[in-house]
Amino acid sequence: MRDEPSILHLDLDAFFAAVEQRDKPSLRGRPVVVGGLGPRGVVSTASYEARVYGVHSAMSMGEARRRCPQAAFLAPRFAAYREASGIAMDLLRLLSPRVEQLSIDEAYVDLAESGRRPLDRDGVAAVGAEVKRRIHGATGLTASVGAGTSKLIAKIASDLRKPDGLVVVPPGDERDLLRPMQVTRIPGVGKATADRLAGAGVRTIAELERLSSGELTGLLGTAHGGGLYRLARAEDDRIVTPERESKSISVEDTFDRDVTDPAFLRSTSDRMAAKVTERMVHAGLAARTVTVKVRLFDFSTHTRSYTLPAATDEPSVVARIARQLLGEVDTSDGVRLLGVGVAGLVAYGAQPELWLDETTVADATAEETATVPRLSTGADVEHAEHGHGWVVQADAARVVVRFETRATGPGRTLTLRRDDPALTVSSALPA
DNA sequence: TCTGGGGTCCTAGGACCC
DNA sequence: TCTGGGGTCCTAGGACCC
Repeated sequence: MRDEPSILHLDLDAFFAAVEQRDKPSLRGRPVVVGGLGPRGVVSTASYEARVYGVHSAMSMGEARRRCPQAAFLAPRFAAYREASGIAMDLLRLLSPRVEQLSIDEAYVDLAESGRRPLDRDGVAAVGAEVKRRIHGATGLTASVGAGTSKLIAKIASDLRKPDGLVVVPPGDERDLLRPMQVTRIPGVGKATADRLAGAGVRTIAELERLSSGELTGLLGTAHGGGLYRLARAEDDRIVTPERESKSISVEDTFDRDVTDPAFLRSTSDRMAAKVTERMVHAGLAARTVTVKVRLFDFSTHTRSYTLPAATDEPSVVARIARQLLGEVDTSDGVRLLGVGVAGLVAYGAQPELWLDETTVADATAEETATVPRLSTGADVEHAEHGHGWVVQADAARVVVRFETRATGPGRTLTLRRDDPALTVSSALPA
């Protein structure tokens, strides 16, 4: 462990919702909920205004609507989020090449690896404040930053003063900071672990410290127990790892209603296999293991996997195996979710020739019919006369659009015919 | 209108090899 | 012809994160 608070953790605040409020001025200061709009959707991100009503991530959309009916409920626009995220991550990389991106809105930076900067508490605070300012300037978004002598402390610190926070934990203060906290503040301690610990009378990190290493591994297993024993004492020497190779690629879909039709399941499996293979090939990878995931009507989840003797990047091979694996699960009472994934990824090129003869599967591509432009709430649209807007509401015949952009301020709302020839779903981001 | 989608890591049992 | 231990690979399930 180091003696300077040179590990920084950054978290973009209420990320998806914040991007929506940035791009839709009429929603600024109002509750916004981004998530799946279908009958089985869940909340991805709630704006702080919506959190006041108890709306939070992973909550069902139905529950969110009950708690905060006046919120704007929007479908996610991943292209916009990826763009903002990329800008923020690039700014972090200017601080140090050692940036580990944890997700679209979170990253660690190891400042000790960069060209010498003052790394005392004030120096780190200045770096944090400056990068927050640059990110806000470039994306219009706020971030919360934490810094400390380890990943654990940096991450916990960034969580202390959200949103728009900046907390540097001075070396030596780590254990005093942790002790009063609930064990669930430690990343990796979720409900199952918390319940087990509660069974042993442990709720705070101070109480966790009192368990011996043996007691913890007995309770939680070697890896998790041993890891927690150390984290409870702020012992954390995990390094910031810039690029990590991906280990698996998968696609899954929860159906609006449970599916029993085996033919539909098979064709969905084919389509997913094609999609997964396409992403894999695009990344220059091939896979040895194919996995099918099936969630049944009763929410029980089953996986079946098969490992090839050599890696493949053939969509037909992946599709055939996926179909076969799907056939091993009893789907007759209804399927809620189907997924297809690949693992055992290797860089394409070095792998030996395929062993399996290539049987043609039912033509998956033929089923990719012309897609009807999706007009989900929140989607970007372009109108020849009125310019850029977003979908407030849509039905089969009409669509309500508010015309505004990040730069215009709140705009006016118009109701248009859905088949208005001047109306297109825009692919580009608003200027 | 209960419970998304894309990941990572761990465990436990069995097969198989030396 | 009774009983090995270690190591690796594979499979299924589960916890957890954002």
